[in-house]
Amino acid sequence: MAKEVTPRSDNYSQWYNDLALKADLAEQSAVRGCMVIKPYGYAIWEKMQGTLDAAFKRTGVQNAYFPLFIPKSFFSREAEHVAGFAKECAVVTHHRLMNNPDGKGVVVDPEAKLEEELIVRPTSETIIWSTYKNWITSWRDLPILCNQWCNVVRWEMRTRLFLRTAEFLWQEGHTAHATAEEAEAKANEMVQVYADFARNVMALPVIVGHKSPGERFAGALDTLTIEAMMQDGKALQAGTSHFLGQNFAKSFDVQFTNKEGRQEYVWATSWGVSTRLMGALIMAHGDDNGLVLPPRLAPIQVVMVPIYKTDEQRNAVLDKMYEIKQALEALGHSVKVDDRDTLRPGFKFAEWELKGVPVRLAMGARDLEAGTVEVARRDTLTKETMPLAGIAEHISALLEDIQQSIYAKALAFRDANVEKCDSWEEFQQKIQTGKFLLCHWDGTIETEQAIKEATKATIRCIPMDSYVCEEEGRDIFSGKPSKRRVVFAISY
RNA sequence: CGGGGUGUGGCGCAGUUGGCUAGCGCAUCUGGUUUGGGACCAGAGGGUCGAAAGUUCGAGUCUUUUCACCCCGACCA
Repeated sequence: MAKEVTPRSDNYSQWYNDLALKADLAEQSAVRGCMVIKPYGYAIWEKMQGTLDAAFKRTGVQNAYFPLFIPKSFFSREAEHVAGFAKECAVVTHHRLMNNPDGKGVVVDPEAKLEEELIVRPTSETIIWSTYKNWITSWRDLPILCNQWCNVVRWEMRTRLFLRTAEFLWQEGHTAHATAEEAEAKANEMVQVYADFARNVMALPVIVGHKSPGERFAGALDTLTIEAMMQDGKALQAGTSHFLGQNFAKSFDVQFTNKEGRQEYVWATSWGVSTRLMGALIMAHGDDNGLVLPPRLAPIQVVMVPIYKTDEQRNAVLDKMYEIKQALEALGHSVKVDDRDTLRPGFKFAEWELKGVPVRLAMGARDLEAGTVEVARRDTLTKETMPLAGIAEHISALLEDIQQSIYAKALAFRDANVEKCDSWEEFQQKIQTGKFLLCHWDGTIETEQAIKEATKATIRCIPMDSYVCEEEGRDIFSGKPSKRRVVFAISY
């Protein structure tokens, strides 16, 4: 494991992939571009789900479920929307198989062709809005605040574990409102929910901001985003929230009678985060020893490794450990005693480090005699020997400290790699070295695209809460006047 | 779809200009010794070399065809 891979080396993607596999999070499936999420990886995802779901519910959102299949015709209603997804859709054309007439295997029964093809959802706006049409007639029916946890399929050309897979898990919220103001407020509220989650639970510093027109969601009037910096300096879009205006309401003819008795189209939002967050977690905090989990997201917060020579010692150590476990559980922590007796302690240390467990306790005959325990923290890889008295409270505080430290470290890294840039020459060079560059932009999609073609860098966002810089200046590329700086970066 | 690469036990690889019984590391199984940072020793099991056809006394190795996967692009809210 002493492999020479620093987070910013050329081998970053190799490091990432190895880590995802070795930490037992996921593996490539036999199906092209798809991924198997293994129990340990899924446990982390479940933690994310649970925390987000509770936050959604606090904002009045309810869960629902809509079909996986969407009739093709639904897609043709919103022109911009279909243009954004048409190239990556899986299409169901038949509904039956038959034995191959030549006796080998099975073939698609040509008789079973569907009259109208079904699209496997790449996102659910269309099916949800065709459903909302039936739910909404009066202003009294609004707002509708639904979320669904589901899978979606996007037939991407190139895939990477968690970051871009052909099928992925996510949540998509879809709301309908009587006024534009209310919908915009909702889109804002939800991006804030994401930002809070990223910062406080994932220990991931994110920049909240608006997407530029060129990066906006297909069919949206405004897209809000949380953008995170990975350890190679590239940007990762970790979540988005869209103000859809009346586009979908008009396409699917969803009108309501307002208080004045007039017909009006409803206003919409949609917002989502996906298993891509797992990728963000790996790339933001992982090191050469493996995953580093923030305590609030760790399925196991504390692991205990007994050290012994004889059965007698083993029993004595384990007894003590179960005692500590109970005390920690009483404080609300999740604890695992690694009592596997076929593996040596050193192996277990390495394994739990790989899996990112925040705190490890080791205890052997020496400790038993002295009334101590060895406490190791994953984020700094430091160890110290502590007295057993008051250990549970100490660990509890330590977990909180680790949570804060991981965030602080990621924040310091990001701040060190965000710079203002006013020279196009400098921009072209610096952007390739893994920086977020704060630059003036003239606001046109033409300039945005020209920069993208020249450097692959995109406008990650027009920041709202950090790195906000409202000042007069000249566009980095075109030289035209600009009123503010935006964030440019190479992204995943 | 363009450029490059790889297919050999579960995983990772070696296999010279064709040559005899296809090898190594990891993993697995058995026995023993170990256990405070990924244990050691001894033994065992497991592959017909991506697939098909061809050349040859003889093919993992040469030829042709084909399939699959990976990387770089194109693509990607």
